[in-house]
Amino acid sequence: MSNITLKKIAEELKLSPSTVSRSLRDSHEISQETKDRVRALVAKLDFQPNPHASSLRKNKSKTIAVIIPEIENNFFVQVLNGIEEIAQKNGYHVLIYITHENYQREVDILHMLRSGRVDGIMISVASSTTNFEHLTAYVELGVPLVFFDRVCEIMDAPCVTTDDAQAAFEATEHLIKTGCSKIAFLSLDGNLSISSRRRSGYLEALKQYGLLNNKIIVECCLDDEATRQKIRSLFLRENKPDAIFTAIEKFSITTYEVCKELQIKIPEQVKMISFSNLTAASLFNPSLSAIIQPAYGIGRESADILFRLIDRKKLLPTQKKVIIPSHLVIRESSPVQQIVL
Amino acid sequence: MSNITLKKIAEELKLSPSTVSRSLRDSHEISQETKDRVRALVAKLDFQPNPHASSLRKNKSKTIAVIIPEIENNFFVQVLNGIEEIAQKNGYHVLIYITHENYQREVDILHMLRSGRVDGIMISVASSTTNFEHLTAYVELGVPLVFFDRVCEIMDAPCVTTDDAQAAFEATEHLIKTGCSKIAFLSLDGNLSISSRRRSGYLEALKQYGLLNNKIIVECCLDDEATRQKIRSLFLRENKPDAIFTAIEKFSITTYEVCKELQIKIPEQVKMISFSNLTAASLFNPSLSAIIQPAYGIGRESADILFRLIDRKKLLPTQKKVIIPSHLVIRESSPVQQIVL
DNA sequence: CTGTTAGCGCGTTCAA
DNA sequence: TTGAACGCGCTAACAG
Repeated sequence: MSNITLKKIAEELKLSPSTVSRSLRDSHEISQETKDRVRALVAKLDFQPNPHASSLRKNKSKTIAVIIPEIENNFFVQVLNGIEEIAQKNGYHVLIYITHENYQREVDILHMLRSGRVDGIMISVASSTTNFEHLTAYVELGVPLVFFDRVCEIMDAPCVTTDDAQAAFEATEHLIKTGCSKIAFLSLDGNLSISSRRRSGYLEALKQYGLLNNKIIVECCLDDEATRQKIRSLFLRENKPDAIFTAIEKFSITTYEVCKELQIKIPEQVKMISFSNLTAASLFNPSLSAIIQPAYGIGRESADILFRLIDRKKLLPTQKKVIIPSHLVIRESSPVQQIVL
Repeated sequence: MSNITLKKIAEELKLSPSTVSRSLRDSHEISQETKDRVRALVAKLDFQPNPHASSLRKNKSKTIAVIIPEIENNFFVQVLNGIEEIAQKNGYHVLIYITHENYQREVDILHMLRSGRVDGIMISVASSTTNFEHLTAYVELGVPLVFFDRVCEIMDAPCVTTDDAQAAFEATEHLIKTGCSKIAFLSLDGNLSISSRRRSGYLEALKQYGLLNNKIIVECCLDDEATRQKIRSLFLRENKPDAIFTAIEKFSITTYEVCKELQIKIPEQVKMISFSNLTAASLFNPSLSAIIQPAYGIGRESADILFRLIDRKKLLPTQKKVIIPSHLVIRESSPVQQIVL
């Protein structure tokens, strides 16, 4: 760390530290000439004010925390990209924390962040999170918090999501229209708002088409091998599904792998559709029909909201609960040519 | 932010702030009884010491910065995952900065980080970076810096990479052995060490097999459309390549797309191999032969080294320049069944 | 074993 | 328009 300080700059220029400080913040009570002198020396010495001293004094860290359940997931990566973009524009720094879907880790992080290390938090909760005390406790402190994607609706904090139920409905409806009647829905276990929204979209479509009795819901966890086993048994059971709708990108990859292993042909024997933000989904064999979530937009929008909160600006009424639509891209895994209805 | 302070805890317990401070740091000069009393109240009040005050005092931020050229790339995501893991184990926080391959942004970030905001930096340089003054200036400050993947070898800082030349050699050799003689190499433009290492591995293989005259090197940039156009013209030219070897994951996706568009069959008309850490590469049509880089390991190893530097521990001689091997996974895009040599 | 004192570097009074 | 003085909250040095 550089050990030039405001004080040294002041001594060098025979000014007081406060004058230098004010010059740097472009205070109107400093003469242009003094400002120029200060700026010249500051530039020459490549001086950067000590952020810890400044944070301590101002009680502002110019830093936000982003808490995500996993990172090897295109969705969260794209969200992060959006957040970083907006943070940078606002002169903010971004701390990243990964919970790995672990509730305890989430609790620990939120606890640790009560120290004033950050000016605000953006979080997508872990799938194992069922209790929200760690979040309410944090919000009660008065520090801004924004939820994205995996939100906690009972809390009084802004949420940015996509229209999960609607998207799931459309995907299911599409499968039904291409002739499927036994559609299995693979969801992440746990009590996530997002899972229940997607599930209800799926169920609603079944209901509208009188297929509710055929519902097949499989709850998978993070353990890849366990998921694989569940998918296998899905194909080996009496009443095989004729379509698979996965709520999580990762599960669609596992499903493809299992189909390969069991020599089940997509889409001939089973159709596939998934929530996925994988750009390469179009290159799969067969290319994967996908619900593409507006991840980048979700990141930007939630960051925007967070900075409004940090700046104590009023939120627009629409910013309390933002819903950005996903869009469905039909590809070979659920070909539209076969529409029979 | 919570406004409980050490001082208040001290008053409450009728102790001095320093005693409380020492108790929290488990100093041996504090009685067990006092420690217990302090800890009880601290737990009860959910007190977290102010990190800015602590950082200011100790001149330590317990934070590192990770600077990467792009985030929508599996390699960097996996590296980041490894880094976060080790950082967390060491009780460190991770700031993330994305340069988007922009040299100026990289300079600005390094300049900003001269303030003491972080205790160390891990960086993979932008492709447009040709001048390293911003990095040397930083290192001269005495703050630890570790390069990973895209390193700057002329600098006196640890580097963690994979065996790019060797991996590129093996991939090229594999293509040659499956009967290819006109192998095009698609690389990222710019002066990256990594690009030249991969290129030299490619060239070395051509040389060993007497194919140097057939070399086809295409330098692509970040602009997706421009890359697409370059790949198209590669296929439309007189002397078409019979294999494509891409140094960057993204280029392989574009190549697949162009092949689809031009109805060129992989592997019948052109074989493909790529540096790629995409788990879904095995699901491509055809599945993509890939050089898989030890991204997670690179992240962990470089973080380990950084923390050794931060703790002023001596590096093992092997830690100055760490090379973790990649491995080649042959799939349908360059089938081994066709080996003719 | 515990307390007192003195800053870390900056920004904000208040005074000139 | 500028300067002096104080304190943000914590920790290290020095006493006791």
